[in-house]
Amino acid sequence: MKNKAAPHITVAIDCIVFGFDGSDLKLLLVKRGFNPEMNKWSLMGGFVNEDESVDDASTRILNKLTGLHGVYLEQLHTFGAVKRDTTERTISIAYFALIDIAKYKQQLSHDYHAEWFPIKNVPSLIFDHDAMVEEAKKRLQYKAALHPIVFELLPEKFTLPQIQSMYDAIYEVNFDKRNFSRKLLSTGLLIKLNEKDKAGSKKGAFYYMLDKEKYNENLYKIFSLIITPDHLQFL
Amino acid sequence: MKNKAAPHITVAIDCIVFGFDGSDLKLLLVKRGFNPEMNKWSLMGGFVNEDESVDDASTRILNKLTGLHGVYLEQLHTFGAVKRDTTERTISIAYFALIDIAKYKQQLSHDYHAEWFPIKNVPSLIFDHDAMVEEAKKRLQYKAALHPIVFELLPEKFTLPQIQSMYDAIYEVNFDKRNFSRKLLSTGLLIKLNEKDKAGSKKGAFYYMLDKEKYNENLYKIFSLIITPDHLQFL
DNA sequence: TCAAAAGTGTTTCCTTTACACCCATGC
DNA sequence: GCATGGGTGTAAAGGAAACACTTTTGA
Repeated sequence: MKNKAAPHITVAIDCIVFGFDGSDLKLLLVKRGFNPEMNKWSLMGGFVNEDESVDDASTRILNKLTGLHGVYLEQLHTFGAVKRDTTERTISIAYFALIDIAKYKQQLSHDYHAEWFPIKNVPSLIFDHDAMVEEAKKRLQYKAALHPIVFELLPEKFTLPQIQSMYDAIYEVNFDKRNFSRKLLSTGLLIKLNEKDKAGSKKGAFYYMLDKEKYNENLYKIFSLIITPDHLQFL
Repeated sequence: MKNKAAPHITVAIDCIVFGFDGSDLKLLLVKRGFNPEMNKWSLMGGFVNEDESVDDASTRILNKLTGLHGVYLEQLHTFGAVKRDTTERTISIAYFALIDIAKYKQQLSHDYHAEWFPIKNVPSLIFDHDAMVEEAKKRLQYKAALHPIVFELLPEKFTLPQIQSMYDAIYEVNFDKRNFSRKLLSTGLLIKLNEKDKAGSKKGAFYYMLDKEKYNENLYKIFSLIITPDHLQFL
């Protein structure tokens, strides 16, 4: 029971920031500007202050890096091995964030030497940050299978090829585009616009946007259509 | 970045302990023996020591309550509101455990005034422990839909009516027993024994046990059979 | 002999999957 | 005019859901 002496421990936050640029899924990393492990890549982090909740701390730290408000941010897991931080006993609460890369204000990143890395090509990170990233990838797969969080990664207008690239990247598969688009459109959640994105091809791909009313009603019923348990990577 | 002063915070563990007795899903609670909130029901908890990982701390605390080793224990979520504990700023890492109630050594509980409560009839708890329980119920639903963790709640030999009661309790539904047993047996994972449990009825229900070899091969492919996304309770 | 729970099959409908060709455009 | 990526339809098989009666046995 809680009647013994209570040790006090340093509590940190680390943020796994996913971004999507229309074709690739990426991870935002910062180059560490101090020792130990100076100049190595790491997740963006910081400490939890005594007068803020851990959720507030994660929001503050993410905002400091990206300058963005209203970013999707979810607690992932708390990493608490005794020697995970080489300097001092620190437990870290990892959060993962989903952002549309286009919204990211590049100038702010310079303070932290931040850089986007394709998820398939991430450098090795300090401490246990590699494990955090692995865990976050798995969580994103699970969560997106049943919840409409993937739209956090997309701009307001997006094309079917774009959204399929995103799913392909998250689940590391290649969906059949015929089956994929049929399923996605069968939700009735997407509105086709009279406008094309000509960046990806000569023919151009029609833009779609979310029907926000239907989206709020139907919500989750939708996403189980796309992903079946076979797509999840198990440990 | 992590170059400012690092505040030190009290870090606690709280355990949500689920048990199954053959017909009901239950929660193990302890009666608080000290102030504040003396004599109210709460989750079993304790502090993280400086020389142990948070996982080790949770195992230690659960063992202190149940006397059991090898219990299924999984980190749930870290609760970090500033005033969640009324005495001192404390963050709590919640873990949930699954145990077969029959294995629980009742005598040990007396130290902590522990008691099993049917999940449908849990008293209100101290601090934010109610929220922890809600979160744990949801997590159990998600996890069990895709992973073979439910057997942690069952004894080695169990009947089909028992395992169905367990699923009914976890998902708060009533599965059709014909469809349920067909699906479950179609996995080929269960071995029918020549022995009946006569406790539940006059006719008696055959015991089954897990085929551990096939279990280790097939693992997860199995569980997606039983639960579809419709069974999950969304927020 | 009755009450109470265990056990078992069939049909219908829907979902999933596999698969291949035409379209529009810029160069 | 050709190369590139965008867009569409169908058929066959498998899985999900709805549904009711018989069996066993203890009291």
